[in-house]
Amino acid sequence: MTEQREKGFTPRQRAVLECALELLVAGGERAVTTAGVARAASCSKESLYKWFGDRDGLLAAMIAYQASKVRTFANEGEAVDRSRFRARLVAFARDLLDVLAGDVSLALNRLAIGQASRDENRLGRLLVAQGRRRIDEGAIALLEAGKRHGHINYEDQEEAYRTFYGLIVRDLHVRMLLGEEEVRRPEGFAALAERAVDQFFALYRVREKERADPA
Amino acid sequence: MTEQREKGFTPRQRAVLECALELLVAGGERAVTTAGVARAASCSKESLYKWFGDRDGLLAAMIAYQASKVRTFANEGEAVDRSRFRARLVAFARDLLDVLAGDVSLALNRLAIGQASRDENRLGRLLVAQGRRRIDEGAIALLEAGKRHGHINYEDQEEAYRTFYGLIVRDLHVRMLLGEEEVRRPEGFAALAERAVDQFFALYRVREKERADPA
DNA sequence: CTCTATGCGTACCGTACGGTACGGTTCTGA
DNA sequence: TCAGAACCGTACCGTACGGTACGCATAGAG
Repeated sequence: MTEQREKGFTPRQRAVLECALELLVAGGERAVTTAGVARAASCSKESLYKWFGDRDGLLAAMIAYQASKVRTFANEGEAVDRSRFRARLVAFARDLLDVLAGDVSLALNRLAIGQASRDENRLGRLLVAQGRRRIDEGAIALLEAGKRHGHINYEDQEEAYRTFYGLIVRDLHVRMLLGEEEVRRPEGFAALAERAVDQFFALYRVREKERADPA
Repeated sequence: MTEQREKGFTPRQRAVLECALELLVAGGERAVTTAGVARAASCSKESLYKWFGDRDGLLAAMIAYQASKVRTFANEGEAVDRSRFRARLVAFARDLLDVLAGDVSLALNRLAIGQASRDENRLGRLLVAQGRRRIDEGAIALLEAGKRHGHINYEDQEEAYRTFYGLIVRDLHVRMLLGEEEVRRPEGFAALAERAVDQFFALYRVREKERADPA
């Protein structure tokens, strides 16, 4: 009992959750049956119910466990140099695309989206809170540093970040969620990241003089 | 039999599919049971199986039916005037957000995403083919007209459109799919559309002289 | 060695759902 | 008026799955 709340999950539980995630990736939500997880993980259904309460608890635990594995998006050190700051942005964009295109990420997002109409949206909120939040915070801190050093400029922090996100991801995430395999090409993500950062700089570069927008 | 393939669906079938869509919107995929649809639509299960083959056929028919209701994204007439072209872009952006935020659209996207690991992705491909394609085509034609009249400039048509899409939608679609109600505010969509179009013009405006990008 | 806790494996139960069959009713066309 | 098709309502079947109970093995504590 002590180590369950300290470190989140027992080693045995982590192994079981790992098996459950494999099943989810392989076959979607319908493949995650209590009997199936028990068989794959060589544990008893009784243990599953003891540890996670019920099937929904198991699904929630899978999300929490996966989130606990992802370490915070790297953001060590300040990027005073402009080219170095740009490299940071590109790295963030590439990491973001890699994460979103990952098997487990896609499977968990599909799971939460599929459950959106049930349980007052517990899984969706959990996924956003545990997964997206820390990505957002890392990126916003990065942008803030860039502004502080005069590399970019913006009024609304959140607004600038959302724009950056949109330039990077566009409709790729939804299309990947819908199963378009053609769009999951990690080898092309570097180019996408470069382009997105270029466009972001074009929109948020520092302007010596405010000048009227040609509209 | 004649009118089934001509107009897609019989009036009776359309009524049944309407009921099925209501169930889907209200309770998600799990709420669309053959017995439930039959009861809600006052038809027999036997008719359902006769018309749609099996449950998957019913789900596919729901997507096809909904797509058949949406008329092609308006694109009548050329927009020679610049301000008129801009208004067109804003209107497209607002329409896009409205569509994506619609109850039925969200429910169908959740359905297709939830089924992404099954049936070799039939529903997902159907949804993209029937729903997204005509939106994309309308927008691309619009951009092309804008380029022809010298309002914007780009090399890669598809690339420009995807950027426009990203500036409009950002991560709103996924967050709506995940059930974040706070983000479904049609009253704010007009402002989002305006901003996105401004940013799009900033990125793709015609430049009298090519000038080196400050990077 | 014994007692107890943990957990595995299996069997079991109730329900829900996909799919089928059948009787009865309405509508259509000759 | 009659034949046949379409269709509704209901009952039925088999299976799959969530959840529970029980028997047995193992391991650590006293």
